[in-house]
Amino acid sequence: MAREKTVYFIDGSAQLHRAYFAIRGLATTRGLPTGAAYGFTTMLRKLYQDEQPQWCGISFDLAGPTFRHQEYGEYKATRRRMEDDLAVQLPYVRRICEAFGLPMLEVPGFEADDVIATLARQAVEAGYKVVVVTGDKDFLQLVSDDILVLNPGREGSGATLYDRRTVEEKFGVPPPKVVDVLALVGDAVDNVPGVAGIGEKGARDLVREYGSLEAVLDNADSIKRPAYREGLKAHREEAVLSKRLVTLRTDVPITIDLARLERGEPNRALAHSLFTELEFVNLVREFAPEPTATGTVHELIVEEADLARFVEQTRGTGAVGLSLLRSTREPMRARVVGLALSPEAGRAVYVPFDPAPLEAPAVLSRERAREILRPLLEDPGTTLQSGRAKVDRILLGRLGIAPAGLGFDALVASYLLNPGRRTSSMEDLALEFLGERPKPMAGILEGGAEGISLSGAAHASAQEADLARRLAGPMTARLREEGLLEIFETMEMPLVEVLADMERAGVKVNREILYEMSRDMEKQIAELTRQIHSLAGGEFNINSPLQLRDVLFARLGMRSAKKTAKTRAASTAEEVLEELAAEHELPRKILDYRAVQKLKSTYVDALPGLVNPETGRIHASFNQTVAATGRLSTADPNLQNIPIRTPEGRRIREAFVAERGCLLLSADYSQIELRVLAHLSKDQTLIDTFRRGEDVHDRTAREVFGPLSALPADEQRRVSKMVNYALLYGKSAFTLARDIGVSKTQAAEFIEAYFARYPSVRRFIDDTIARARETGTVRTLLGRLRRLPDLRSPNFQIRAEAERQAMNTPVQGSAADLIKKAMIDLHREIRSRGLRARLILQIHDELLLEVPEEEAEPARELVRRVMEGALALDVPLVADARLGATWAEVH
DNA sequence: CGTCGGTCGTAC
DNA sequence: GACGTACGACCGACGT
Repeated sequence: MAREKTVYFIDGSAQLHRAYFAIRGLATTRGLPTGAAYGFTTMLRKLYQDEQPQWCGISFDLAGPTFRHQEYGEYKATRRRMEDDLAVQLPYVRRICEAFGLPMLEVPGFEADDVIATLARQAVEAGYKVVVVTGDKDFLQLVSDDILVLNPGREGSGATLYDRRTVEEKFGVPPPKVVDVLALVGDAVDNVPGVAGIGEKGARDLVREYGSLEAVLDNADSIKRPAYREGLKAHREEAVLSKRLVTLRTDVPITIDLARLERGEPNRALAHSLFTELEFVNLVREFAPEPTATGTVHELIVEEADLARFVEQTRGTGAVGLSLLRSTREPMRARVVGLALSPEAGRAVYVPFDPAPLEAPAVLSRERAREILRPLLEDPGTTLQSGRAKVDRILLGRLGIAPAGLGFDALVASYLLNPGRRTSSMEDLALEFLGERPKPMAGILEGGAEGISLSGAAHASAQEADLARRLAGPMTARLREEGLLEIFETMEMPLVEVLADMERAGVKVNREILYEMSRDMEKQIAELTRQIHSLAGGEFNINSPLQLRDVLFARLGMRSAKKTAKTRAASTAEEVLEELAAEHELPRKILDYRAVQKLKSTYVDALPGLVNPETGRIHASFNQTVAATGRLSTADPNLQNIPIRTPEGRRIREAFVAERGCLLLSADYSQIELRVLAHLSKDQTLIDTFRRGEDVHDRTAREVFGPLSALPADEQRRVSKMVNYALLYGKSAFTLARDIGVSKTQAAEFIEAYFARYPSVRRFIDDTIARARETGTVRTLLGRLRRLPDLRSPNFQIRAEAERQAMNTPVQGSAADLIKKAMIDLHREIRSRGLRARLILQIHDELLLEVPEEEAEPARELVRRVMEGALALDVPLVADARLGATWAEVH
């Protein structure tokens, strides 16, 4: 088929409708629905790939009545006005066709079907074969030796190609008789009446027996089946009309222009910008420009005089792109291999500090380079534009330079614009904001530059400095458009410095304590393992949920009350084992084993390996661009989940200690999220509670249970506390019931009672979700934004999750804003007072500092004051601060 | 041998 | 099906 000269006609309207119904819920971050456009594009690409058409065209139904409406006023009357969601996508679909170089064939007053039928006839007359691409069965009437119909089929399943034989198989009649069958059956979608009581099978048999619709009608009296006979007599006119409606016209006033139908090359640039707008990420990648070297012109600087001249010329120009190349990933272990500076778009210099020995020209000494660069990098008037400002500050700091103007970090900017995004790289941003695809830098800038050639290093580093320089403009503009520039400039960028200093400071650990704990735990684990294997009647890997499942549920015949979320397998989670512990000794042992194993492997054994040999401290990485709500996270190690709830776990905190002559100072906000909730919801009762300094959980207990409740007071408080927090997370009665050990009905009653006493909280939650649904976004107190496109998902579960995120994010995110503000203020205060106290950790509502003993009391007062004064809310902020020798002591 | 998804568990 | 945000250990399937 493909070898002959074949023209492809695509029934655009049919394919678009199919795509619209096939892909629901897809939308851009701004809420523009894109499912139909996406599905349509996929279909088109697949068609191009599979069929490689030489000639092709597409036809869409135009708005406005056609001759069929004139013949029959009710034509397509049952069709709902085209769904808004689809209508807004039409202009994009037309642009997609344009980008693919696909000519559009349209004639006012005629449907796509007729235009295609007409052109198909003309193409055949001109000696071509024709393939009509459509899922619409009306077209099967055209099928002949020269015209085939291709139904592309869904994703995954194959396409169907109809020729005369397959049409006859499907309809029981040859193609020209298809209209007769369709006329009898009618078409509910287009509101073609047909003959009531006759279905596809009946219609087929009748047409086969009598030869045509007209013959069927003429012989109606002789038809045996009464329903058919009466139907045909009663609806004779409808049947005739139906045939006219379903018969495709081949006399539309249009003349085929085969030259115009010759397929052109897709316009990649057009396609790329269009797909970027529509956020079709994989297609953006596919249609990205070919990799370019970004055109960064770079020169190597190895002479003092050249570097001095460069610094002289660049100082005072206001901004410079910066990229540091380091030897290994961890900034506290890495050496600076070299650095690039970009004074203007498209140009950068690279200063090698440590080139591979063989290639080394005479290189500036590290000390000389540092002294020459210092006036530029420490100039408060020069904005340093970078892609990893925190790492830059750590590395430069270790080198003895205190960069002053770290004012733009492209990845931090990207995070603010889209905090839910998994990750983005400088390469991604170049594509998104500059429309370029830079040469992959293969991660060498994230460390591991060991063994990279001088020219490779220079290229990558220069390119990145140039990208940072050029991204600053468009990204800042986007931040401004989205109302995010202020939080970028006054919070996130200043915070970079604070985090860099915290990371550089690190925290001291007492390895001896950990080693001792490890030995103890080793013994416990050995003993538990022995007992478990004996109870199980054989050895197995206790760490494997798979093997454990087999032992518990197959070998020992227990029943799991829960299935795992993804695979629906029997769960061996704590909750399940806790229940099973009542009926068998083994589950309790497993729980004990897991508790010890978890502490040992995750903390006790892992922490010593993370101690930096040079500083003797642990320098966790603080990540500013991960958590979708605006919180920070820490990694290598994660210091935000060091155990505290069990006594065994708390012992681990004894290993976190202060430097000799210093104390640890821990300050934490009291009920920060509930205070934020009080402020955001303006609930008078809640505000009142905090203003009077009452215990919020006690108050809730009184309000919700009333004085007559039978439960003991402390139990009421416990339940109230859980209900308070449950609300923040959008917890259901189901999970609340499970957690506090009451019936689902009772849990629902608690929630009801809660809302009755705190009506503004309910209003706040409802309003937040309603507004989020409209805008597709939620914001925190300081305007941080989170996009939640899933709020429009047709999938209930996905939508419900997005709604919980919508109510939780303003609270969690505002609390994050508050403590970030406190950190920045505190850092500034400490510096301006010349104190030696330093921030070393942040755990969401807690700050940990290391302070010289003589500063202890003033530092404690300062921290408390700064944290409580971070922002003025409708309720007071309260922070408690404690001093001690270890982290366990201060908590 | 590395990658990645699944499960589980720790924190706020 | 049912609680928001993280990180990470371990297992086991899968691909090189």
